Amino acid sequence: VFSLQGAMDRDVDLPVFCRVCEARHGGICGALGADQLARLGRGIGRREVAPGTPLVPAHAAVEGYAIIRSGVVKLTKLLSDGRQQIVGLQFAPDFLGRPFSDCSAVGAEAASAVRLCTLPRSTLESMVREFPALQHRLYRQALRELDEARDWMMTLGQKSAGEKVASFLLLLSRHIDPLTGGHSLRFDIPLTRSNIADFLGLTIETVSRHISSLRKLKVIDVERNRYITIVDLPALLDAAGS
Amino acid sequence: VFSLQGAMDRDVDLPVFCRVCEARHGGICGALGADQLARLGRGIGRREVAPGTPLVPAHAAVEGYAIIRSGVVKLTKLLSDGRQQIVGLQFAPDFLGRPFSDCSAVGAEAASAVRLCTLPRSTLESMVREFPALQHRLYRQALRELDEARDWMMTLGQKSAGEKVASFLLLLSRHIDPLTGGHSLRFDIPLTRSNIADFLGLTIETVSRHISSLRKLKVIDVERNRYITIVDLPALLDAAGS
DNA sequence: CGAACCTTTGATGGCACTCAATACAGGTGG
DNA sequence: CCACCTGTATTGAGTGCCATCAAAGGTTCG
Repeated sequence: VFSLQGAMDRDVDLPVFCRVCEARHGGICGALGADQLARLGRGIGRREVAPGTPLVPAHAAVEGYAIIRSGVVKLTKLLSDGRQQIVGLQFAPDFLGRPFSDCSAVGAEAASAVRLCTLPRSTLESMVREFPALQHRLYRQALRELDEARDWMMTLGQKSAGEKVASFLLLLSRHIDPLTGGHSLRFDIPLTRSNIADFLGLTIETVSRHISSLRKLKVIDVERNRYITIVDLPALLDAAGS
Repeated sequence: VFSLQGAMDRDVDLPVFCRVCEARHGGICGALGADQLARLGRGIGRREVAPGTPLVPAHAAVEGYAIIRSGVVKLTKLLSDGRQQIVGLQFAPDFLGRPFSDCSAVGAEAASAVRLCTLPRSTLESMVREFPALQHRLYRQALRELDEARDWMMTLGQKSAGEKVASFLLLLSRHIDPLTGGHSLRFDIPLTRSNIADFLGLTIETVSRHISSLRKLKVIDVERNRYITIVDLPALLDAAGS
């Protein structure tokens, strides 16, 4: 009771939008106290962008950073001949951007509608220098992203097309909030088939074929090409090859 | 002249083996002053292991960390049915291990003969807490590994077998010291064909075929299956698909 | 309703995998 | 030093999976 009371007292000093923020206690914001958040809050901007909006062009100068409040952001790499690979998906409350580097190695684009808190480069970098706990959170997120990238390397390098598609559906089910009123394993795919293909290193036709196959086997259910229900989770886990 | 003199004075206090260490100024050690290195040095051990030696079993409890002084270490992930993917290669003076986690998500194994400095978990973690510059170096390495992992995801997901093999040779040429007395683009492959195949998501036969093909096209030269000379770098760059 | 876009389904072909056999390198013992 | 042996690498033939090309079916806008 005591500590809860204390926490509530301190929260009175928070910026208004932090108090109602979905990501208040997760991500890097969770490392900060009320006064630090208040300081961070002075430089902050809030954006809401439509699907497809480019957020960070690849190899562009780093202008600022952002924290994802809701939605899905895809990180992309482009080959000179136009081939594209999606190298990561980021969800709330992930930190977006590349600290301590003058240019980003990947491009970032809103996959769904995305709400962001943006902050200028100078604000973040000075606070990182001042508060080691903030850098610690950034480090932890980088390590987590590294684990995810390596997991996906396993999928890209070793798995068959069917296993890739199943792995992708499981990945989404772990990150996307289930749709309200529905089954807990029912969610909205935030990516087009083309995005999925770029993520899996397949073609849209192959992705479509394997999704259809899973549907026919009653492992998943698909409504209007976007709303997925996992009907038989054990079978899907099996299809993903663990 | 002044600063050089100063640096030499301070270096007198270094642990003996740090003074002659190839990695003294790179990696995380470069962030530390003489007295900090001396303290780190008290807990340190030096190992020299043969190719194939397991260094960190996957999913094992984290016992300690290491710094690579020379050689190549491969990071591996295993699928339940035995398929293996090499998710990263590490070279001197990389830091090896997974801070702030109870178990490593990947296995590590010496690919060539490897010389290491090992340090216990407690030493590193207490020093990280004390010296933010140390954590900063660790963070930078994690970001660099993340960039490399994402580069490789592009290769695994989008490139053809021939492009993968060429990309791999270029990757090695950037990291392996050239053999003494030879052409500057001549080096010793520290991996077997089986390792290369696991890294590229191919079979050993396919790897072998494409290496032979590059040899017949006079793009590279191969002696005794291990010693590679890049004869025509522009052609190799072209074969890698940028 | 109609148009544009995305997705699904079908037919075909090529690249990489599989299986199999040979060639080579390094190490050991005669 | 050479014959032998083991593990690794190369080369060949055949198959299968996924990409490609093509067309039809759905979905979501104005």
